[in-house]
Amino acid sequence: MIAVLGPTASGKSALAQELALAFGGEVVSADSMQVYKGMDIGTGKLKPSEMRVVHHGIDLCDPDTSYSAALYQTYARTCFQEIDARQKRSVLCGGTNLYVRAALDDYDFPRGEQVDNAIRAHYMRLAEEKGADALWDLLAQKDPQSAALIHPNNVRRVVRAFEMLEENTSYAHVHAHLHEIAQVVPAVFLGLAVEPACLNARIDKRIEAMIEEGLLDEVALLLKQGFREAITAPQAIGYKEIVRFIDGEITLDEACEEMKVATHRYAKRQRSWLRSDARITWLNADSGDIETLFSQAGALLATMESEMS
RNA sequence: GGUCGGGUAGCUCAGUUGGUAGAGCAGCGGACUGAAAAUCCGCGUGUCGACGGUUCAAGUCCGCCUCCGACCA
Repeated sequence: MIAVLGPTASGKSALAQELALAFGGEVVSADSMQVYKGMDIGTGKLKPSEMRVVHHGIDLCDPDTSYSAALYQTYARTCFQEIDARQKRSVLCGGTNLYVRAALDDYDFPRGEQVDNAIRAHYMRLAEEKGADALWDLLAQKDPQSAALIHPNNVRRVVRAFEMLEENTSYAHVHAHLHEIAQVVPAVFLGLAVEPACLNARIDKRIEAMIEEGLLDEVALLLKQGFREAITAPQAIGYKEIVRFIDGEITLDEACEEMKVATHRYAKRQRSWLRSDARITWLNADSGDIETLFSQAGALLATMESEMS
């Protein structure tokens, strides 16, 4: 198993596919937005014509349903087993780091209702009516340990803490063991590092290309299919901005600019998440050239394998 | 050429009766177990256009120069 990780636009998809091709593997995408059908251009999915190996983790559900890390965990592990059974190698292609962790590490999600549940809706409404602080105060009464770990403004996490109480566990309990979680799927971690200024320039170009490739039509089609009422999918960068443009709230230029800024920030969050993971071996991906990347990765994997034997 | 307005953070700008400067956005850093492309937390990064003057003290007042804009010639 090889895990290719890195911020958006670092060249993960291309490298993952190249490695799969070279080692007789299949790519498993770990991306919380590529799971939605019909969201292609804006999520940077490879076009069918560009796919030269089998890809998993894409188009798993309709945009009006909500996917989750727990669902992905089950899905990804099944993929790994099946790929193994075919005597092939899995190449995990990261993006959503929570999904990567859920797939490879011993994340134990408590059982309970799925994402769009009544408890969540109830507490979200409570937060809207009485305010974030009032909701946090309520949590502090019911579960002071968890409340102490969550900032009152972080309504989502406060709500999740209530859900966890319903599932007979607690945020605090889980949090206490967060940094002792073992890796359960053996893997080599490759990280693609790109100088932030360089990456941002690449992101800007990519966003302009998305518009040219027809992102507006893609969003318009999704809107006809009830995209607006969905919970998770419309939060995707590139989609929320284009919806606002279609609604006449902002100009196309403004939408474009907001997409760029949001993506720069997204890349920063990904960087910050990956930086602390000591398992990752970093490759310099400044050039954006797949040949260079592939030869670096190939050399690295060869030395790793000779060390192991 | 003349008159007026302006030149302060990467950008847009605020800055009281003179006391070495602060907002928004951008940016940077961080957290993260069932929405994670989400959510949340923290951080001002400065030759106040240049030079001279008045003053204990100048972003602020005066002079001169310069650049940008508008108007008048």
